[in-house]
Order: sequence, then C-alpha cells, then structure tokens
Amino acid sequence: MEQYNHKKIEEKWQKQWEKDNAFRSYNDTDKKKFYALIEFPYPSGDGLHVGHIRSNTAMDIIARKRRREGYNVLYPIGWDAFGLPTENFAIKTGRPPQEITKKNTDTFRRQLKALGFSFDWTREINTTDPSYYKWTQWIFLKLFENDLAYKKKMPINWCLDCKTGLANEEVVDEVCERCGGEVEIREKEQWLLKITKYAERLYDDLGKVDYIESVKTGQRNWIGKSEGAQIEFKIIGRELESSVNIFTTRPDTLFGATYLVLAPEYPEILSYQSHISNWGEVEAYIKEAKSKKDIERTAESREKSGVALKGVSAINPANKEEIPIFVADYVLAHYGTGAIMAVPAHDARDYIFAQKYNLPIKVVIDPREYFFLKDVPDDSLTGSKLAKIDKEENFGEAVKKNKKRLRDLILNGKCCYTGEGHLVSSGEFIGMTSEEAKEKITKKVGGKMKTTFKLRDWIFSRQRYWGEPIPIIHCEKCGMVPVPEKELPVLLPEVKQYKPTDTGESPLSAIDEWVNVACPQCSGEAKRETDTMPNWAGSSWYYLRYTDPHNADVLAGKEARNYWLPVDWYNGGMEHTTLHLLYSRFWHKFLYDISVVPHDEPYAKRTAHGMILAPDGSKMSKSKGNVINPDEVVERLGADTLRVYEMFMGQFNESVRWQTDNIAGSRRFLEKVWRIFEKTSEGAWLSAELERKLHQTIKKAGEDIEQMRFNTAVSALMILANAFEKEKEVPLSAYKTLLALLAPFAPHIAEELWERCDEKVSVHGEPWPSYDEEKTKEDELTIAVQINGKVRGEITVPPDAGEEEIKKQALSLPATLKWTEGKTPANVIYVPGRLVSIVV
RNA sequence: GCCGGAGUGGUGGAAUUGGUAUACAUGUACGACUCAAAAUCGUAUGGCGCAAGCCUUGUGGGUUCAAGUCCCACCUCCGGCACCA
Repeated sequence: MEQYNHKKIEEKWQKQWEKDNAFRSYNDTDKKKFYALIEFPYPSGDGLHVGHIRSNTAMDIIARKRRREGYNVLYPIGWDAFGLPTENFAIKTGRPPQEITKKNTDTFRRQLKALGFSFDWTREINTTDPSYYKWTQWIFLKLFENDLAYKKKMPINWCLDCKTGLANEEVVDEVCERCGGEVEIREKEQWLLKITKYAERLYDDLGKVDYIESVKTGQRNWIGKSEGAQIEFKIIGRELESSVNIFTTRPDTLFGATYLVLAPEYPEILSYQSHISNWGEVEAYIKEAKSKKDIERTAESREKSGVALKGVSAINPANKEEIPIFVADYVLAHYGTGAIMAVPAHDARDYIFAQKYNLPIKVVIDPREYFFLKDVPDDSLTGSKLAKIDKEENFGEAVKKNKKRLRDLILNGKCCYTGEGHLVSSGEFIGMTSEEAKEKITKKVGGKMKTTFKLRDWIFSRQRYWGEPIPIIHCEKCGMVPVPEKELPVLLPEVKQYKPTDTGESPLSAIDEWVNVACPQCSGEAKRETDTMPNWAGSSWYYLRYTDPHNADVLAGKEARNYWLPVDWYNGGMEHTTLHLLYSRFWHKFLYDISVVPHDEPYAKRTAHGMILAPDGSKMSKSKGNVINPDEVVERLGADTLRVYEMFMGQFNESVRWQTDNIAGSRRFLEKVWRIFEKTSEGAWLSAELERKLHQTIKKAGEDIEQMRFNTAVSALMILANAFEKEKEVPLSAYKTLLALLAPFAPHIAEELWERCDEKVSVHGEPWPSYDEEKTKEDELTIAVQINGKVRGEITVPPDAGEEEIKKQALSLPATLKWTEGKTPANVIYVPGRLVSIVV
C-alpha cells in the first residue's frame, strides 16, 4: 500500500462531501433534533487562529457523534463581521469595509473547509448582510416599542483611539478592550438598552440552564444581586425638610449609623445649596470628584476623602439622633440609591473614613460566637491573623484568650467587625441575631426590603461607520420616530470617508442626502439617527437566524425556530461570559416575552474551551510573532493530524501550550492506523483479549466525548491501535470499529480507509458503535495485596472468586508471610476487584 | 481584598471520584534494520541505593487499613471582579 498522503485524501473527501451535501440539516420536524453551536468567528485579516480550531473540532466531534446516533443535527457557521478592526483597516487603506469583509470571510471559509468541519454551509450567515441586519434592526425597533431602548445624556467611556463610546463591559483595566487605547469620560447622548430590567431573571434563570459553573458564577458576580433594605432618612436644616433614601444590606446595624454619605453626583445636593454654609468647599469637591474616572476614584490606595455638608443634618430613624451628612467619592452614584448610611463600627470603609474625620463609632453588633473578621486596621491583629480564629478546636488556649481580647476590642470600637452577631445598644432589638433583626428594624422605620443589582444598562450606540444603523428618525415635531418596519433595512450608505470624528459624531452624519429624510409620521423635515449599533448586536440573536437563514419575511419561520430551539450545546470562550453570552440571554428573554421564541433561555448547555498559548506560555499575538498558522500545519501534516493534536494536547477546558514537537505523535498515530490496514483480514480470529479491548475502547471513547475529555478519548484509540499493531492479523470488523470511532476526530483518513475496507456508504453515516458491558470485563482480576498500607504483592483470581477465597489466597502469599512475620493480622479488608489490605 | 481554577517525571498530561501514582504521547539513551541517514520496530526511562529496600503528586499538619483525591493551615501561578454599602 502506498504511504499515507494526507493532501490527496483530504482534498478528495472534502470535494466528495461538498458534492453530496453530506452535512446539510433539514428542518425535518419528525426527527429528534440536536443543535450544536460554536461562536461564529469575527473574520479578521489575520485569518483563522488555532484557538478557533480547538472549539470547532470539539463541537464537530459531538455533532458527528449525534448524527450517527440518529439525530437530525444542526451545526452551522457564519460571520460576525461588523466591527472596528475591519473599519480601521478600511480607513488605513481607503478600501470599503464591505470589500475587506468579503476577502476575509473568503479566507476563513477556505480555511474552515480545509479542516473538514461538518458545517451545514447552506446556512452560512453574515451579520453585515442587509438581509441579516434588517432583523437586527427589527429587534431594536421592538425593544424601542417596548420601552427597553432609550437615549440619555450621560458620562460615558470614550475611547480616544477608536473615537467611539464603549459599553462598561468593553473597558478593561482602564483601557479600551479592543484597541488598548486610552479611555476618557465624556458627557454624551447615548442609546442604552434596559438590560437592568432583566437583571433578576438573568440571575435567577441561571439555575435552570446547564452551564459550566465558572460561567454561572461569572455572570452572577457581574449582575451582582444583593438583598437589603431601602430606608428613608429625614434631612433637616434651617427652613429645610427633605429626605434621602439609602440602600443597605445591613439594616440590622441601623442603630450604629453615625453619619450619612452622599455620592458627589447625588442630584439632591444641589437643592440643599442654600442651606449649606460651606457650599464653596462642597462644590469644589464635587467638581473634582466628577472629573476623576471611576478607576482613579477607586485607586489611590483607597484613601477616603469627603466634605461635611455644614448646616444640614440627617435623623437616624431608629434612634432619632441627629447625625452629620458628608459628600464623599467612596460612594458610587450609580449603585443603590447613591447614598448610604455609614456604620463605622461594622463597615471597613466607614471605619477608615470615621477615623480620618474623627466621627463617632457606635458598636451595635456583638460577635459572640461569630468570628469571621476582615479588613481590620488594627496593627496588632491584622485580617489574616484574625481569619484563623474561626474554628475553636484547631487552636489552643492562646487563641481562646485572643478571642476574648478581640471581642473586647470590637465591643469597645477599637476595631471594625463586619460579620454578623447579636445586637447591642439597639433599643428593643437588643439580643436578636442580625438575621432576625434585618427585617424587623426595616419594618419598624418604615423602610422596605429591596434587591439591588450591580448590572448597569447596556450602552448601545457607537459613533462609527461599520455597524447596523439604528433605525430611528428624529423629528422636531414628533420626537423620536421608529423607521416603519416595511422600510427596513436602513441600509448603510456608501461613503468616501470612514474616519470617525473627534467631535463624537458618527461618519454617517456627514452624508446629508442620507441623514435628511421625511418624518414617517408627519412627513416634515427630519433627520436619521447617525449612531450605529455595537458589534454585539448581530451576535445577540444569530443562533436564531441559523434555524431559517434565508427567510425574507420573518427573522426565522415559526416552525423552524420552534423545532430547533433551544441550542442544545454551545461551546465558546470564557471571555464572553459577561459580554455576548449575557447580552444574548437578555435579547432572547425579550424575544420570549414578545412571543418570538418558545423558551426563555437560548442555550441549554454551555461549555468553554481553554486558550491555546504560544510555546513559551504567553498569549499568541501577531505583534509577538508567535502565532501558529494553521494553513502551514494543514499543508505539512494534514487537517486530521491537526485536529487530533488539538484534541489530544491537554484538557479541553484548560489553557495549553502549543508544542510543535508533540504534533508528531498525532501524525504517527494516524500513520499507524493507516499501516494496520495491511494486516486486516476478514477471516482473522478475534481473540478474547482483543475483543475485550475493543469493547472497552468503544465505551471509553463514547463516554469521554460526552464529557469533553477528548485527550483521554484519543489516548484510548491509541491504545487500541497499539494492540492491533502487535497482532499478526487484525480482523476486518475490529479494524472497522476503530475507524468508526476515529471518524469524528480524523474524518478524512477514516473515510478513506473505510472505503478501502470495501464500504460503499460513508463512515460518517455509520451508526455509532455500541458495546457490550459484559464484554468489557476482564476475565481475570489482579488483586493487589497491601500490608500495613503498602503494596507487597498481587494475586490473580477469576472474576467470580469469593471474598473468603481471595482473602485466603492473599494471606498465604509468600510476600504476606514475609511481611507479617508470622503475626496474626488484626484486620483484613477486601475491596472488591481492587485489593486486599492486611493490617498487622 | 473577594470569587473561580490549577500545582503530579526532562516536557504535555493520565489516575474508574478514597483503593497497585506516573496510562497515552513527547523527549532522551541503547539496540535491530540500513553502505549511511530518515522512517519504522524493540528495550530502558520519577529519585536514591550494589542490593534488600527506602523516598516521591507545591509545603506543613490531620483523618483513614489506605490520601494526588477528604479536612485544616500556608506558599506559588493563571483567570475574573474590585470602595457594589
């Protein structure tokens, strides 16, 4: 037989599959369905990354397995093509983004096809295609109609390089997530989507989806649900009677609130102006705080600063004491109500502030048995030392003494205790536990229990060219008027200049003939909205379009979406936890509310792949020049080798280093499978041992694929191939089983050898091999013999040997006699099928 | 600071969830084949020791007949969040 020629084989079968439309899925409602999804790539100019291949191969394996298990499988592909890199490239070269996108998607398509993924190419979509973004705009109109899209003047993060506003999620470490450019705060009119209205559902419904835990906790932390109380404090001054609502998670400490703090942006401050005697000072502080970025405010080693509002004060509703009011930038305007009650004895930040400004510290919680302490600024007892005092049995007298001393410190207000406990100095609530007191105190002072979220509304407008135009028309008479549905899509006009402007206006605003339109309502003079949508828009619903990608009348036909949704298994990167994944859950829930989709969650199951790092362990990046080019690997070693290597290289959900040396192993494995074909014979005898190995491999490979343990699945196939190689003759049927198992990993070589085995129909249509549990079992058990916990020997027994018999054998083993030195064993433990443990 | 995840041979990694640690691969050494090389095949390969044996899963304790796996404390690395009241 000739040598394994990957090039010839891969080209041959790719052509054949294309011709046969082998992986096309039909909206066949009689068959059980399986929807497998990977994040559709952004077609960057750099071409496909080896990281894409990891995720795609994994889902490809699962999709192929499901097809062979009888499912109607949808495994689609498309392009998330709007976005800044393309636009920036357009500015640099003067070529239209449409043209650049076309070129890049052509490259990606060629590369993906060369890897033999079983995508249904007839469903290919592109977010920049007007027939696609028509529906992105349609969803926006629905959001607008339902009062979930609004425009607001607000300070936003402005990227100086990209010259556009960014969503909060897009600012990472003070810089723009995309370009790494500097971000400044600008006051601008922006479109926002009310994702906060869905915060609770986005949070709670994580309970009913099968996502990996890290994604769930990532989203939970980002949404940041916290339960507490909203309590009203009266504000008094000369000729002033007002009030401020504060939010707290610790209403049980209300009696310890010794001052009030307002955020610098707190709007009501202005109305107190005439009552504040030191207004000049206050105003200056506010002005300075506002000019600082969030990050600056939190940096500066958490130094607290603030200014007292002289002339006004608040009344603590619990004990009616008059307490001072401060404005301080450690309170954030956008969280809670923008105002807090400060309880220095039981909040670390308040404690530091109170010490600095000499404010009273009033202890209201006695820790008693609770000793989880943190952030304690007492020199003698730092946080980490205190953390040790949590389990009495682990520590001796010294700690017990310390604990007592510590409680004294806390009760005397000498250090700050943030945990819960029993109430002291709290009127009628003395002696209650924190938990009990929370609701009771809130009720007593007329407050209400409230849930607050960290999540903020989604800043949805970008002042750039290469995005979906927001389909709104501004009319002086009628206000904001949605573009009528029948006029969708609002097409991106052709422009000469893609360059964004420093003034913060989209490049679209320069095109008068596009901007000036008649108002759809009054036909008067009006102007189009010139902001575009962020690149997250198109990707928020693309899985839905795949179900019926060519539908011109609706975003997807009802039958198609009811049949295919939800996505059964979605694999992607961890970097999208709080971006795409959260956004699309939000849109989906909205679409569910307006009865477009049949379920309220888009993805039933979400898994994540680890990153592929450069050989030195750093991130692959073009600037470092350590990017692995898949084309070159495919050319030299073949797509099958690359696929097998990427599955074998390490645990799928963890990041792994690319090691060029190790690819050879995957190639050698395929060559071995190729060579074994020569040894196959129809009449060859299948030994019991080989048969057992075969069944064990079918079992292991199948189970491992389901759990995305692809590395051990490949290893199992290697072990089987090694066993075959040792044989003189390999039964053809056994060899074909190996090919059937290998097919999802290395589809080309498996198909070629399958054909050489005289099969007429594709291996990819072959039912998934099944195994017989009985046949996976060894016919002899090796039982280890331990003496005092150390393995000293082993015995071989038939699988049906009784416990007594095995113990007897173990005890009479020469090694046993040697190590027990004739002493009578105190205990003999038998672990079925594993070992005998003898204790002397 | 908080929340995730990880730490096992020269290297990537296995280990049926408490039961013979180092599967599979890679690298290295030696051997076979060869005029030679490549490829392939075979043998060896955690450490110490001539050996019997002892030690070994980041460190230190603990539970257990038995710990990579469970408990406690600590160290290091990666990722996310971070004045969120």
